[in-house]
Amino acid sequence: MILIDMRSSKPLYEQIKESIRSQMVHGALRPGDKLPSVRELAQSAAINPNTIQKAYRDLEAEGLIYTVPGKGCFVAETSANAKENRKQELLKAIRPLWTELRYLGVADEELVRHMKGGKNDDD
Amino acid sequence: MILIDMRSSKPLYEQIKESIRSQMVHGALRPGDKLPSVRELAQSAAINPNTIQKAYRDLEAEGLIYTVPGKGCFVAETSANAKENRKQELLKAIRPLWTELRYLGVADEELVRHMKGGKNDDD
Amino acid sequence: MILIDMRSSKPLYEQIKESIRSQMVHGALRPGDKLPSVRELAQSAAINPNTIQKAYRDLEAEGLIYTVPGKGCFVAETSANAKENRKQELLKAIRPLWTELRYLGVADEELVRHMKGGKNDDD
Amino acid sequence: MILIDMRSSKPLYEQIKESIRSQMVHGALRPGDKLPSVRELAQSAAINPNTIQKAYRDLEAEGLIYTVPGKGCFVAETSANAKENRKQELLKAIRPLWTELRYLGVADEELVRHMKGGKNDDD
DNA sequence: GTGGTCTAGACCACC
DNA sequence: GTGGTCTAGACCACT
Repeated sequence: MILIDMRSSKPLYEQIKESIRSQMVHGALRPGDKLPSVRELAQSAAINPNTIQKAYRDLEAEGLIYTVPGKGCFVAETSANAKENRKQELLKAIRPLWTELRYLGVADEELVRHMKGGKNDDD
Repeated sequence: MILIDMRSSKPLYEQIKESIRSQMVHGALRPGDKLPSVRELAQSAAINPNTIQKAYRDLEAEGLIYTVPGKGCFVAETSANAKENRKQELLKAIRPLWTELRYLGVADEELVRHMKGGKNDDD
Repeated sequence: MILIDMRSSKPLYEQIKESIRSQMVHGALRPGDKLPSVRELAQSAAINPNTIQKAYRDLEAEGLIYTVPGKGCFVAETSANAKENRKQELLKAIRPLWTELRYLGVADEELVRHMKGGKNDDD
Repeated sequence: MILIDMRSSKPLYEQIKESIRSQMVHGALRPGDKLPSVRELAQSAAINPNTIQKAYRDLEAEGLIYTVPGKGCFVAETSANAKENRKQELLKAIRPLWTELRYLGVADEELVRHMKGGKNDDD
């Protein structure tokens, strides 16, 4: 299931990508699983099929899913390579935020503690 | 001094805002300090004055600077309010990244350790 | 419909903002309603699109409308927060005027009575 | 004594005019009283004499003060005419604010009650 | 000199 | 089609 926030400034296809990535990360989608078809997902989420297409295309370019023409899209084996790339990307993104929080007087332990509770609000 | 990356996908005025915010956070800009004039900064950074003004206008709306027409723009006292807003914003942004890192197998302590070293690559 | 007074000293974008705020307050614009597109309104009011966009942008910053890129601008749910802010703003603006009226010999009841009739001339 | 807020968006000469008008209204300045000289006021308030000049010139045009060349500026008799003009001006300005407050759910009595307390923050 | 407003017109991303 | 960004250049009010 994919939750979309129409009022977010984040592009729809980015929200879709993140939603799928998130499901893969949490284990709701496992290697070999079939993703919903473009038309199916488009209808259930009331989104233009072109937008879904773009999300799937991007994910395939990242190596996270693969397409079998006439069959559908499937979750790819997560290569150690892709995992490491993603990890570096996240670390790079998290550092400046962390730095500014420190300057705002948030101690590392407080931050860690804060991260252990609360729900995961995206954008 | 403000460094602009013309190749970044991030809007110019966002880069300007971040650059100024960063200088305020690191103490290079202190409450009461005068910011470079719109025209001056525009010329030195080879950017259209309107773009600078948009950045300044945004920062004023956030309560980080104040503007005296005919005089210039000045760094505001950092109100507890603005600080708290910014902190919440940062926490909200950092949480999903952290969550995904956990699922990628990065323990909290490892992350903290990682954050204590390394340089601060933006964007 | 938006009425603009080109001869007023008030900035165009302020007039636009007030006009929209007024329509929201009187119920002509309700939460979820779509505002005229930037280009459309610009043409119908013979105003530069940038000026309209500035007005919309301000209103969004105030939390009165929200914008979906590629779709349009929509009236937001009036958050209690935004309402309270506006109320404080109005009270702050009304107080000095009231005070001066008192000193000019206008009793509170007379003022109240006066406010119950008469048409609402802006600016 | 004149209090100036350098950070206000209101022009200095407007603040000066209001300050003087306020003192006249409160009785601190009475018909025939001599106003501080341009130079004197400029120095004591650390303001450019030109700005004071403009404020005095405006007030004279409104009939609130009169100038005796070589002598100074003096508070004029408040003609019933000027008083009535000012009153109408204030009423016209106060009405739209009041109307919007009503729509925000502020009852007339609540407003009156609110106006009986609190200090008089300008701008 | 300063910032504030406005116009005109361009290009982009997204839907 | 939509809004978002950016440039270029003009005029104004204020100091």
